[in-house]
Amino acid sequence: MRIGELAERAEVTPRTVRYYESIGLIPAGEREGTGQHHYPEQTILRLRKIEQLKNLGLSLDEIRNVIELYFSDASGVRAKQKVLTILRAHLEDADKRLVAMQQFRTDLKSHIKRFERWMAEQKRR
Amino acid sequence: MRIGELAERAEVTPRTVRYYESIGLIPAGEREGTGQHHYPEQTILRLRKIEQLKNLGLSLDEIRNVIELYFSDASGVRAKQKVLTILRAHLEDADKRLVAMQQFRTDLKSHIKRFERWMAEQKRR
DNA sequence: TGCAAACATGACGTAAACGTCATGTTCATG
DNA sequence: CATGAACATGACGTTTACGTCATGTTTGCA
Repeated sequence: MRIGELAERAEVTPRTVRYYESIGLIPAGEREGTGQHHYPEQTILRLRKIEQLKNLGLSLDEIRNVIELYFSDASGVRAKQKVLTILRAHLEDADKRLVAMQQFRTDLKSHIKRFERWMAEQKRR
Repeated sequence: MRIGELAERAEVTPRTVRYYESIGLIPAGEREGTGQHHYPEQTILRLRKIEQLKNLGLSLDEIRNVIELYFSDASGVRAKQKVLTILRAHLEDADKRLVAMQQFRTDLKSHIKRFERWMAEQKRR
């Protein structure tokens, strides 16, 4: 698969693919002598996972620190232990974000209710 | 209150205050002839609310579109109705973010468990 | 009144995440 | 084999959210 198809199927631009490649977010496609890059199917999944993590508010830099966990079969206890540490940290982070989110949601709802009551008041007159 | 105190009490830099003022995120402090700006207490709350919204992933541009809702006593049904519409949209948005967050959390946990089981396996040998 | 600390304003700098040319090569189709 | 579409690479541009300097004015205190 060349860069055009990859980009389209992953819903990003070729520029984005090249950029990610340049910063080591995705493995460089094979250059079979001709100069053109060729990518395996898995790269699509990888690009989509990156998108997902971006939507969670992670920077590309942060993503680079965890993306491997999703695609590498880390062998060796050492590696797995490192992975575990990182995952746990991210879980903690996610939990904090969740709490903030939920607080925001609650605030929003109370604001909405306040307004709705006010509107109802007016109507009754 | 001058800019130094305001910045300190809101835990931002004076630069940030001036920047927000320049893009209309906070009302410009009164310039009583001398050239210096003076801000009311409320501006502190406003800066803190901005921080909160930023932490939820809103851009300053998006924040500008909603910050008034927290501090203006929108009078008139029209205004309140507009406010309501915006608030509801943001609630929907927050809900989506929440779902994505929770999914991410779930994924993380299953990843962690997988690793933990693997580690336990190794130990038993 | 002297003077350091605080303030105002303008300009330039910065990091992230690409977009947008420009130029040259490779692919694939009539 | 001609030629338009796709690709490669490099360089410069862009937006966001400020940081950092430089220069000049104001405050507040000894």
